[in-house]
Amino acid sequence: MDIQEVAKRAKVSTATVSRVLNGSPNVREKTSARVRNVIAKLNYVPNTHARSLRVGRARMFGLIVSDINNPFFPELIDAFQTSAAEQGIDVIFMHTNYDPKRLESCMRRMVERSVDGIAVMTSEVEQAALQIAHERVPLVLMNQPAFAGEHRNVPVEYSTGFREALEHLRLLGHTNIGFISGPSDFSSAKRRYQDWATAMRRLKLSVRKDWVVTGNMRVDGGEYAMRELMSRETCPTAVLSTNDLMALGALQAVSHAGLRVPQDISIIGFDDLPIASMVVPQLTTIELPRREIAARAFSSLVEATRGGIVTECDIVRTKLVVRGSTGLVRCS
Amino acid sequence: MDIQEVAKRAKVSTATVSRVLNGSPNVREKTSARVRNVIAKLNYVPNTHARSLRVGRARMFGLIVSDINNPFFPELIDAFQTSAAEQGIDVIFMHTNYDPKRLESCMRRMVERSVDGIAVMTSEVEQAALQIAHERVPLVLMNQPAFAGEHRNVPVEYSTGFREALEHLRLLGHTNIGFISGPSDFSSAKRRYQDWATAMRRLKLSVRKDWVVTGNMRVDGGEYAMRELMSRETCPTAVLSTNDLMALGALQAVSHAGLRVPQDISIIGFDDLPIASMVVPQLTTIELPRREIAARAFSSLVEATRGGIVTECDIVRTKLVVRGSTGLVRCS
DNA sequence: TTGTAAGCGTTATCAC
DNA sequence: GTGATAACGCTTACAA
Repeated sequence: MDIQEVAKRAKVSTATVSRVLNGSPNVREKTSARVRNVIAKLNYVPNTHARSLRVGRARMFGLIVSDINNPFFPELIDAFQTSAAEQGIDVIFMHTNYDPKRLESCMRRMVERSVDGIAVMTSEVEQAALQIAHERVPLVLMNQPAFAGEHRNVPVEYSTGFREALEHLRLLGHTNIGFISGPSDFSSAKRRYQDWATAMRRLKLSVRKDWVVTGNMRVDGGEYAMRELMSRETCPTAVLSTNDLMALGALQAVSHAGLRVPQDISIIGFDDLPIASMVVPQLTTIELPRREIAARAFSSLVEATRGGIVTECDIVRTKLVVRGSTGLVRCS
Repeated sequence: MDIQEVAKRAKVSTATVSRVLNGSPNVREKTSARVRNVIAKLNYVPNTHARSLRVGRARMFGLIVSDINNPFFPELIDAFQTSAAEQGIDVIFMHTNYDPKRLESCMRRMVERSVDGIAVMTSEVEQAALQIAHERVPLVLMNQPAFAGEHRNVPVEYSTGFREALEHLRLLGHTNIGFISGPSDFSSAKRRYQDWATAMRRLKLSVRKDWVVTGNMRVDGGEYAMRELMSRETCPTAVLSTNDLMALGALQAVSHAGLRVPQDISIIGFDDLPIASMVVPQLTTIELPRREIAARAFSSLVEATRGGIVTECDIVRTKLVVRGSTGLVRCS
């Protein structure tokens, strides 16, 4: 069932069929109708490979994330795909499982499919892995200011969220505030810690080293970190976490210790994952607008395919979402 | 940078370059090395569209799910992609958002990309939407016995899980057992209800109509349903839910009512989503092995591309996972 | 072991 | 408005 077959049956040339397919105005309505009829009758579907080969563009974008099992990413993927679908662009999606080696092979496979652009929405990015795309396909990164100028980037700021969180806690009477940090070789985790510490100092709150514990970014890491914090001679009355997953672990640790959130300890997460509002108590957290990031990344790529120069997107801002895991400091 | 360029620089024909690219044994090692050298130097990447156009296969599968935001699906996608990647097959993935219309358009777009097979892992499937694939591309469905014979299918049984769950509850002393069902026009929800009811009767437990409440399959639906159950003159001491999301809602409802799980009410979910073990108390639930489903679906498609006939996969079994949301019935 | 050349199904250019 | 035809980049008989 190729275009020739359609042409023959409609008694026109393949060129005309192609024109109908692509909505060219230079076809008499009557001819067009006849062709569309045949197409419907034959249940004809054009071959995208032939099309892509000919026109040089695939109407397809690549999307690479760190880990689809991490609830941070599904919304990002969804939003990206939704934007793409609106423009008739398909998305081929892969994940690296946090492995830079895999990022490189993902990139290669996407270049082979000659995608028109690649969104690299991983938390970590290495220069080498990006090499393959060079001069071949536009790239957009998430929150990787280090590559500004070379590639497109969707910048994200954390400070607003932290400031709002700390002001919220102070209003509730908290001054002893701890932090569950992430591995320091994890650039986004590192930045979150720094921005938290900066926000603390701005509000004249003291950053105590023994109230900062590092976790592995997963639930069990948060549980471990919270246990550590609770074992200190004096325990903070409120704890912020680098991400929601560890905040959930913290919730568990508090519960296992026979204490209650927020009555005994207040906890604030980061990301605003869908689960944040599914647990008891619902998690107060700092929202990282993932759908917005995805939409910006997509627009940036579209702009790139139209030949725009590399520009920085508008910065994406974080903000506090108050739920049930924060409360008045306990009188002591 | 096409194959001609490589051929010219390596002083061979395009045929030889192609042979090297595809690992043909009929190339002298020395020639092959020279070609590989040039390929590396030019950073040459073959064009998959041209290749697919020529050979008629794309080394690409389609994967369609209901809703990537539903935590049921990410693992399914991951497992499917992992299997595919091992064989050098890319996956183009879409989701229908539970809309049969969208299923049809997803199918169409995948046929246009001439994928070699499509896995339709949605909870609902309509005949019409599948039409487009007919005679064009092999299909595998998830848990859709209605299409047996026509398309491949990965069958899933629920009864083992329900039997184990009810035996578990009975051992804890529960005989007053309620159920949070899903919309009855949702075929999998309907089957879960029926299989639960059957399991109840087998164990001589009575199915009370006023202890069965329908929810919308989301968290808020479970919360609503649980509130309803708690408002009955006598409330069941244990409740099973059609899925984990509604079980989480039930957890919230119990908590808001000032009662505790499992001391006052035991709750059992269905699916074993990753979140099931992230909440407090951790959710006792019936595991639906999603990775296994994905792996079977993938193998089935591979078999199909090799020209196998339509066969039924082995049945995938459910089983109980005991965690913290079930406990001894309260003495009354 | 290597080269030549046809053709996969489109679209775009140029005629008419 | 419509038709003929040459690419697009690759694989694969078939020839050498």
